[in-house]
Amino acid sequence: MLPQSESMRGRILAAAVKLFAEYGYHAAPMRDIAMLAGIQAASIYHHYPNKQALLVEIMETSMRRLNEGLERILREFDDPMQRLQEAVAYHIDLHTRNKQEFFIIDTEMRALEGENRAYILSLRDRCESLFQEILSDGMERKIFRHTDVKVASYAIISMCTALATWFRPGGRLTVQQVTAIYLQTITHGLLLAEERPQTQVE
Amino acid sequence: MLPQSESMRGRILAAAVKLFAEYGYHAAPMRDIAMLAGIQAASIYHHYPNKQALLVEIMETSMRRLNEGLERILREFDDPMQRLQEAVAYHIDLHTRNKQEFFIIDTEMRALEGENRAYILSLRDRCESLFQEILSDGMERKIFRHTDVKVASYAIISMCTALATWFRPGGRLTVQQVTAIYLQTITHGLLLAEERPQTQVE
DNA sequence: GTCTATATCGGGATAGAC
DNA sequence: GTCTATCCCGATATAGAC
Repeated sequence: MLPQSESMRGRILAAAVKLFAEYGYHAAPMRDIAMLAGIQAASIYHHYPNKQALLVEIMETSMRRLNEGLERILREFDDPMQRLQEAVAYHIDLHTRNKQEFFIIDTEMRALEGENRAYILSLRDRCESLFQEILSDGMERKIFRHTDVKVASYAIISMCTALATWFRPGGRLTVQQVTAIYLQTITHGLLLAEERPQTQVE
Repeated sequence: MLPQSESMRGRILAAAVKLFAEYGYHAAPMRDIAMLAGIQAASIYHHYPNKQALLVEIMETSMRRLNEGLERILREFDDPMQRLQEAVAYHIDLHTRNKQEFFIIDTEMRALEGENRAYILSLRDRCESLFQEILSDGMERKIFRHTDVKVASYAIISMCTALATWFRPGGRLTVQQVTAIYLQTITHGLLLAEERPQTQVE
C-alpha cells in the first residue's frame, strides 16, 4: 500500500501514476490501483467516473503545470539565451521530479479516447509553441543560428523529455549536472572547433 | 486488409506492426491483426506461438538491423566527425523508413515479458555503446568537446529516436533536410556566437 | 494451413447493502 | 465512502474438422 495522502482522490491518483508508468495504462488493472490505494476496486468509482478519467487527470495536471512555468519564464525574461536556459532547466527539473507522470504522457497518448486525445495534444502543442517562440525570437535577434524553428524545438524537447526515461535520481549525476551538460550541448554542440563556419544553411 | 506479401508470416507481422503502433500492444486484439492479414485469429497460432512472439520479432529485427548498420559504420570510417555524421544519418534514415517499428520499440518495452525484456534491452544497450564509442574516441582525439559521454549519447539518441514520432514522410521537410538540421544542431549547437568559451566543463 | 467453435480467464464497471 | 457480489464483455489461446 502507498504511504498516506490527505485525500483518497490523491491516493488513487498516486497509485494510478505508479502502475500506469510501470505496466502501462491497459496493463494496469483497476483492482491493483485500488489495492495500492488501500481500498476495493468498486470504491474508485465513487471518486472517478472511470479508468480513463484517471489517465486524463494525470496528463492534464502535469502538462498544465509545465506550460504555466514556461509562460512565466517568457514573461519574466527577455534575453533569448536566458529564456532558453531557464526553459530547458525548468523542463528538465519538472521531468525529473515527476518522472512517472511525464513518462505516461510520453507513452500513453494512444490510450486517450475521443476528445481527450485532442485536448492533451493541444496542451503539448502549447508547450512546443512556447519553445518555438523562444527560438524564433532569438534567431530574429541574431542570438541563435538561423535554422528550422520547428525541427530545433522538437530536438530540444525530445532530448529533455527522454530524461524522464533514463534519469535516475541519486545516480552518478545530479539534475544540475545533467542540466549543465544538456545546455552546453544545445547551445554549443559537440564539436570542439576553432574555425566556425558562419555561413548559414537555408 | 493489407496489400499482399510473399509469406503469411510476413503479412501477420506487418499487420501486428501497424496495430501495435496505432493502438499499443495490449490494445491491439489478435482478431484485428488476423483480419488485417486476411485470416482468422486462430490461424495466427500456426505461424507464431503467441502474441508476445510477434512483439519480440518486431523489436528484435529492427534493433539488430540498426546495430549492424552502426557496426559497419564504425568499421568503415575512422574520422570521429564522419563517424558521427554517418551514424546519425543512418539512425534517422532507419527511424523514418521504419517509423512504426521503432515507435513500438520506444513505447512498448513494458509489454515485454520475462527474459524478452532483458534481451531487447541488451540490443538497445549495444546501440548506446556504439554511439558512446564514437563520442569518447572523438573526445580523446580532441575533435569533440570534452563532456559526459553517456549523457551526450542519450541526448543524441533521444532526439533522433523521437523523429519516429513526429516525422511525416512527404511533409514540409525531406529526411535529408531534417538530417542536415539535426547534424548542424548536434555539432555546432544553436548559439550564433563569435566568442566561444574554450573552457571545458568538468 | 486455415477454418469454426469454444474453453477459460481477467478486465471494467454496476447494484445495492452498510 | 467503502464494502461484497456480480454482471458482462472481450481477450488469448486451444481443439479438432476440413
